[in-house]
Amino acid sequence: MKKYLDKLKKNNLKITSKRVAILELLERSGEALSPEDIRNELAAKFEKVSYPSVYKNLEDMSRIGVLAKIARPDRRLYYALCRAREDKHHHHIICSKCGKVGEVEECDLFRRKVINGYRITSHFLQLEGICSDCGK
Amino acid sequence: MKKYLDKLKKNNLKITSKRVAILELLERSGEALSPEDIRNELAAKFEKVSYPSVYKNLEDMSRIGVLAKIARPDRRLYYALCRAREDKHHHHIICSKCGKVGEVEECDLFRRKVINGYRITSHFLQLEGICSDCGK
DNA sequence: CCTTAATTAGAAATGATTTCTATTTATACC
DNA sequence: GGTATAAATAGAAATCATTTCTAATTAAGG
Ligand SMILES: [Mn+2]
Ligand SMILES: [Mn+2]
Ligand SMILES: [Zn+2]
Ligand SMILES: [Zn+2]
Repeated sequence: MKKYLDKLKKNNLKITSKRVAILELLERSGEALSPEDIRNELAAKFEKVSYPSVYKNLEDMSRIGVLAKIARPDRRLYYALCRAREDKHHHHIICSKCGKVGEVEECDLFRRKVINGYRITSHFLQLEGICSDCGK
Repeated sequence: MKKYLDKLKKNNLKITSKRVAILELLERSGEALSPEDIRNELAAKFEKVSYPSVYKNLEDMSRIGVLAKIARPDRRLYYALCRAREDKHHHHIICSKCGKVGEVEECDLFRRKVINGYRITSHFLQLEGICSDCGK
């Protein structure tokens, strides 16, 4: 947890009770959650939680790399805690049964400069599968 | 073009004037277009074009692999003609300047069965870059 | 303790996408 | 070519996740 809070500070994001609660929730659950999921969970802990601030917090924290944006077939927003070493290129896999998110370091694309005549500026890889718990 | 129409038939999608026009437009342009882009273009050719049928056609034709769904940062829907051999695993790259879409066959992930304990069921890779024309 | 800018809640707006229904059309079969 | 059938379509309306706006609150640094 300290690791994440330090990163907030380093990026001039204040340590607010809402942000801490979001990080704790995502750490505890291990799953990718929607803004709505998160607001509902926080509603149990706080008297008031607004959607705009949940949305903004999730967006801000994913922008600085503390959270990862997870793409799902319903095209809604999902966020998970990003647990990998920040300097190691990686992507994420989500379990389609339970939503648990794992880190995937098997990607060499960041080495490639040009593919099919295009100079690559970015790439996004999202995997889906069945985690070891759900696969038993 | 015949290749695409055959694939429609094979999948029990009727050859309608709107579908042919969408395919011709995407083939001519080479870019990923939004449903709105496409409706606007078709509006010049047909007296009436409804959004629901544009949306449904794009979705149906991408479901059978004639079109490719392209992910962009604005999270809206975009579609492009899929030009690769249908039996060859591949992904797509879009030029962030002009929107032109290219086929990318450099992906070995379909060989991997398990990563980080997850049994992989699907993966989505979307690249972005600068095409050879725009890079001059 | 003060100052200041960031954060937040609440209410309202937004707009891309979907749903619904009646009409039209492509296609298979005779 | 004519007919039957299911698919495709237009139009209007609804949906609803996300964003915008504004005034009040709060974290952090001096
Ligand atoms: Mn990560
Ligand atoms: Mn393709
Ligand atoms: Zn990568
Ligand atoms: Zn692949």
